[in-house]
Amino acid sequence: MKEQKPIPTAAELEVLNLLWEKEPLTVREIHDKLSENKDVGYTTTLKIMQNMTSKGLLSRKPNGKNHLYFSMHEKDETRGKLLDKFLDSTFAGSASGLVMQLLGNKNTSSREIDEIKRIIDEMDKNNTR
Amino acid sequence: MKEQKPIPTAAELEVLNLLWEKEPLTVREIHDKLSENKDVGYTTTLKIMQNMTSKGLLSRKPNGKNHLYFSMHEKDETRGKLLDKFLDSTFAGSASGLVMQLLGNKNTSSREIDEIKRIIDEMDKNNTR
DNA sequence: ATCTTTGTACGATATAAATCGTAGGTAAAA
DNA sequence: TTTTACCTACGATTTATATCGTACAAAGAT
Repeated sequence: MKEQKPIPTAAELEVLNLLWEKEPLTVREIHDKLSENKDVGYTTTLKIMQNMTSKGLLSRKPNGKNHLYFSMHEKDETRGKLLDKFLDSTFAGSASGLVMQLLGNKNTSSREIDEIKRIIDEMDKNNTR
Repeated sequence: MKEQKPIPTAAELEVLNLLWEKEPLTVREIHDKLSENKDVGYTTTLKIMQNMTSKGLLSRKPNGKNHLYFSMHEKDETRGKLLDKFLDSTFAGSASGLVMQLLGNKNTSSREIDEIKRIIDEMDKNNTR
């Protein structure tokens, strides 16, 4: 076997993000949300979700005439995997390099930067070392 | 126009990473480095670099019988763009969410975490506020 | 009862990336 | 000078993803 849990593609991640927010959802519900941001056909969304189901990314259960879909992956686990991969390919595995880029990035607001500092302070307090 | 500067794909990024380290390089040199990590044909590497050249990701100049290739994209700019995209798709744009994940990630060494803290401290000092 | 709406299934096509085979050329080695 | 090695160019194929048309079934409206 190549990979136990498949890493979701970009389109699949959009679906997962919605399910992580509120679960379960129908294809229709997912499709309507996706349609707010981009122009896509209903059957496209359906197909993606069907594929995700056969890959094991989603599960579903019949619900009257439609299906309710559930995510089969933890948000944090999936994000962690994606982050690892991104870190390797883009920052040669250097977490500090990534953070430096993030802090220097004009798109990162000072509010976000403060938040990052707060998180790190918290960690320090808890770590008592 | 859709995009001024195209965002490199995964395979293209591998090439760029090598060029950012040492520039210029020939196809042969890039290919040999890539071959250390994965099994790939020479013409595959060649083709990717030719494509990158026509997209404007690389430039090259004749060098006897071969070519010397140069990156046409700044490392930081490219990484920044990739980071933005990744942040949006995977962390809903939340930089602090990403950092939290990074700090909680078992693959991030405590050495890296210390380094991240150091970077943030430095920023604080310089910001004098 | 039949028309309309809403859903699933499935195949076909489109698009993009990555892969490599083959041809042809030039230079260096034998 | 012939052969071998190494290079580029280019087309074809493969693989993965994304997209949608069409067919068909069931529920609800008329």
